[in-house]
Amino acid sequence: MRTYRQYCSIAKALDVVGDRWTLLIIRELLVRGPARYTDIREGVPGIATNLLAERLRELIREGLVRRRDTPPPVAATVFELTERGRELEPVLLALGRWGAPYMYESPGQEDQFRSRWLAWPAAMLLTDGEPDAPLVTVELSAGDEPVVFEISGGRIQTRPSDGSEPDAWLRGTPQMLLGVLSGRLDLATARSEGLEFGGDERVIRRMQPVAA
Amino acid sequence: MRTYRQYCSIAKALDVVGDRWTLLIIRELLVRGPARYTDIREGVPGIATNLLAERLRELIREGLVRRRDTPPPVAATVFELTERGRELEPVLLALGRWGAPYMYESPGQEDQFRSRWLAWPAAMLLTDGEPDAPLVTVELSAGDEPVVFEISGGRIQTRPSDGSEPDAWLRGTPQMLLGVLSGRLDLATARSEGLEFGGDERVIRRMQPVAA
DNA sequence: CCGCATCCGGGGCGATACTG
DNA sequence: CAGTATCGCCCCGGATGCGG
Repeated sequence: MRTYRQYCSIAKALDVVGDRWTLLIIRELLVRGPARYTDIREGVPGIATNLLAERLRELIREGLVRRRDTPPPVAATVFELTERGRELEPVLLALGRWGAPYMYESPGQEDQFRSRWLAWPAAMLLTDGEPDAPLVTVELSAGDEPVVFEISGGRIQTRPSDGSEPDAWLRGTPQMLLGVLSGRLDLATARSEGLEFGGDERVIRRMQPVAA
Repeated sequence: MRTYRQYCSIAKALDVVGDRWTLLIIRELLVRGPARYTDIREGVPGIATNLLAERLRELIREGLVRRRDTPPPVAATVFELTERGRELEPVLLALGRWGAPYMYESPGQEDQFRSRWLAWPAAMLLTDGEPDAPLVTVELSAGDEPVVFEISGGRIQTRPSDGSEPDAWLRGTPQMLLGVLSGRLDLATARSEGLEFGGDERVIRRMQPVAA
């Protein structure tokens, strides 16, 4: 990107991450952790492959991303955020919070969706209502690759599903899942509108909104 | 801007404010308040006039900016942020905080600078060390149009200079002012390195860093 | 397959000139 | 003062190729 040539920290930040697609690549590396090139592409649908390669090169040069070859027998190259890259988390959370109202409008006809996008910020806005209870898991899916909430010790974190049986699971349209996770829709209402869920319902209720 | 076509609040936010120059226009309207077209241009140096016009049109259409004709005898048209536009403040603060390290490197050869850019975030990171003392003002300038800090009641706010005599003033290079306001440089050291200041020195010391 | 590089058409951007 | 108009150019988008 052409620099803005302004001695202002906002302009300097945008000189580095203001390019098209750049912040979405950072988002993907934040929610996924270390990821292969192909997995980043899957998580940033719509990006042209040459742009992804070029952006990653710039991000590495700027010190926000590191390229690492995993040792045998796995033998794959992964990209991961450096500490400096992870420091963009507050920026992405602020952006996502500002953009949330647009999510309550129905999604565009051809909008892509990944459960990960929803689960990651949700996990940061929810809290474990029973911090002393044992660890439980809730699986979330909208037809794509499922994500798992791990709930324990007062905290909620997300990780990819490993295929094992969760203590509870939710499945429905993206808006339905958003409604439930944001607390704007209670389970009974959501079920009547098409949400499917199973397992221990109390486990789901253990996820509480943290604050306004 | 082409939409990203992703049902993700970060992508939706970038659909609206991800275009080149857009966030810098928002910054300018945030630090200045209602401003005329020409003043925005001065505050966003480097932008082409057709782009400024187009961005303002989009921002109005998206409901972030309002265009208003001031009543006679002033007779000018001003642009100002709507409530929705002002809600981007946390995003810009987060971005500016992340970009701050780039400011400690020396500015680019042709970097433009406005004292306003520095004073606005500084005011939010500083606090009034003597909340019960009467209102005092500190004028800040780096050769451009000065900005005034108003310090009273525990708070620090910025406003344009109205030409009246401040209780204290600071003048120096952008980096020098940054060093003093960020607390990385004390007044004596800064003076020996070229900072000029006058008036009541205790007034300047009344500005305290609020936290890490 | 994975991780790109190359090619090419279109449109957003940048700079300048011009105008009610 | 508050914008249009115009015109290159380069970035972006989409497709394809290709070595490891």
